[in-house]
Amino acid sequence: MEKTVSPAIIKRLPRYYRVVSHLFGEGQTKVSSRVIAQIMDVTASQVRQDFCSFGDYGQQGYGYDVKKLKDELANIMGLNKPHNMIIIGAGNIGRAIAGYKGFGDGFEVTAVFDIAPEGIDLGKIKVLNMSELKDYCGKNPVDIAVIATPGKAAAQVAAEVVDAGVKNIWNFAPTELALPGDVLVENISMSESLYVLCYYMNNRQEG
Amino acid sequence: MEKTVSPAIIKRLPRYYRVVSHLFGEGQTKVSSRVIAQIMDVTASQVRQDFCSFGDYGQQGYGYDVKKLKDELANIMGLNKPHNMIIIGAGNIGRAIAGYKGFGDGFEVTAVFDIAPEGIDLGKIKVLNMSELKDYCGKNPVDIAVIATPGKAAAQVAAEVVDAGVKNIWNFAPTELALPGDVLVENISMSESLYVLCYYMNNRQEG
DNA sequence: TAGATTGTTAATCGATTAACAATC
DNA sequence: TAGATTGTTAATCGATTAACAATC
Repeated sequence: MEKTVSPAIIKRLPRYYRVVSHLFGEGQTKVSSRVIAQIMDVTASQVRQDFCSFGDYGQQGYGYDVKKLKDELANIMGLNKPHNMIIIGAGNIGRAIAGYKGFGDGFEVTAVFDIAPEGIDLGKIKVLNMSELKDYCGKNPVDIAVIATPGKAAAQVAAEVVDAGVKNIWNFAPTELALPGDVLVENISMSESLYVLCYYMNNRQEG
Repeated sequence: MEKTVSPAIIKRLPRYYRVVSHLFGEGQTKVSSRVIAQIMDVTASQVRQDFCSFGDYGQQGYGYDVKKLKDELANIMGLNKPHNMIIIGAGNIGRAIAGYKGFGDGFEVTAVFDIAPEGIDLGKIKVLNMSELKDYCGKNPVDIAVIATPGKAAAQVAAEVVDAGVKNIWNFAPTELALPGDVLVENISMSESLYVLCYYMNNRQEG
């Protein structure tokens, strides 16, 4: 039905959502593409193009209704639906994700798995042994598995998670995961981000 | 001297570095653009283009020397130079970054700042009160400040860090920072990454 | 109405891929 | 040498920006 939307646009959606949510929180009721563009340091033309690829959310001569725009953006990304997450790896990063409050209401971490779960207390969140992973996934809905293990373990863990039936992986480990085509993988890498900063630091004023 | 390199290429450098480092660790001595491309799921043409924008690192008919390529990539990003980092915010994320071992030898976290540092123990890393930030930055070299505060505090904290003379910011807070043009900011957002995954989950097989 | 701002087409710009001569 | 693979140009593709008619 709708034509497929380019990856470049998809990557901007969360930023739009954040900015529009902020405006909503401030009590703004309408906003123009020009204002959004200023905040985000992009062109107004791009803002309109991007929104247009999903539908007609604005009103000529007026702008965009902030609440409607926020809701539409949430809808596009599915943020209104509930998402059950499990985390593999109860190290620093795994615990930081488990404790993070900023994802929004729809996201719930239901369990954390580790090879040595003994003595780890994460309050309401169950901490289980890796050996219980497949059984757990068979008995509970798991929308997203977060891989927060060391790089060496990631490939093996990803395979286990896929074997347990999970179709969506959020990968914090610094490894290229080779998985079946029907499994979605989104990588997030602290090192990569830091190295990009380093590049720009070290190549500030060429010549 | 050298023409400026496109942002698209810069973002791929850390992945190249990781893959080539992995091959080096495996004892490989040479590698072709075709093999790198297969591992990373890109085209060999792109790999050669990217490397060529920095110089002639390969040898026709042979390929690339793994050790040389790894060293060149590290050089381009400045990973061989030491980098002193401070972290603002000793919450889950700040502590996870402080404890992360995967950045490489050149990166050292020298201090963590928090509005309530009492009782937080990070081993060798000093945990100081925010009020000591400016004084600390005056007396110690600080290459990178990591912002790991809640979103609400980020803008204020960023201003303080810049005021203290730091020129490079690695921002984990979900906020658009408006800072002077000579300050480099690299954003990394867990929510944005998760939301992109969500989008693809919720728009799997249209039509 | 007059002014403002969207939605959308067309033009520009940049990034990716294909192709192949150079050369090891 | 013959085979392989880079370095690099040219062609294609995709993403961004400019411009303006539509319309509130």
